[in-house]
Amino acid sequence: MGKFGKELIESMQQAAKHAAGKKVRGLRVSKVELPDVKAIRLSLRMSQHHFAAAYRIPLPTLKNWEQGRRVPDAPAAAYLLAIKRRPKEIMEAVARP
Amino acid sequence: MGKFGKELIESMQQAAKHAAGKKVRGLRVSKVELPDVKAIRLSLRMSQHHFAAAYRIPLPTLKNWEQGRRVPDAPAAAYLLAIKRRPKEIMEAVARP
DNA sequence: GAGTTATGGACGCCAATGGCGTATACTTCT
DNA sequence: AGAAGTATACGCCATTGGCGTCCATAACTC
Repeated sequence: MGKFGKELIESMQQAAKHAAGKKVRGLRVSKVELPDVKAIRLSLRMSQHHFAAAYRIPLPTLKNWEQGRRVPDAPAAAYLLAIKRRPKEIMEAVARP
Repeated sequence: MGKFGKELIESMQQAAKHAAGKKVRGLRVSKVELPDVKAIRLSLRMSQHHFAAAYRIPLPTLKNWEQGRRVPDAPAAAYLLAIKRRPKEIMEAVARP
């Protein structure tokens, strides 16, 4: 299997894990179904470095999200949703002059 | 003076305060010049409630930003920058189906 | 092979934020 | 007068952002 397929599978597994963890105990029940960052990035065929730079997300933060160590908060989730749906427009909108 | 003008002035003062506080001591030197949330919202002539709902930002979080109690982190700042430059597209992108 | 570069996974640490709540005040309505 | 809408102000605490470092793997170049 190619490395690309492998990555996609891992991404799926991660997404499933997220869907499962509903944060029953805490107060945090995400209203925005949080998008799979890695899937979005791979669909754009960008490296973590490039993706982070293009959308002005600190690289360590992006890594944390993709590794499942941190969960994007509500504003970040909304941002990612916007990126997912209109990648180009957003990239242009936040591009450095 | 109309209330609208007054709000704009306050918004300006707040922006100036932000520009001044460079966070010399801390580690946090924002790379994205953080946009003035209130100015953006008022330019769209939306209430805090509507703005928060439209862009999927929790209302208390929006309030914290506008009151200067909290500063949007990097991903949020990028999101706000995108909203500032392409308000309509972003609103449609994150709209609930 | 050895070295270099790019990529990304894993983990520790700390201050700052998010998210929720309540209370107060000021308009603008009915 | 009361109700509804808007906005400021503040407390609390778990969680996150942002930084750092180390390590592993490819894909080059010398």
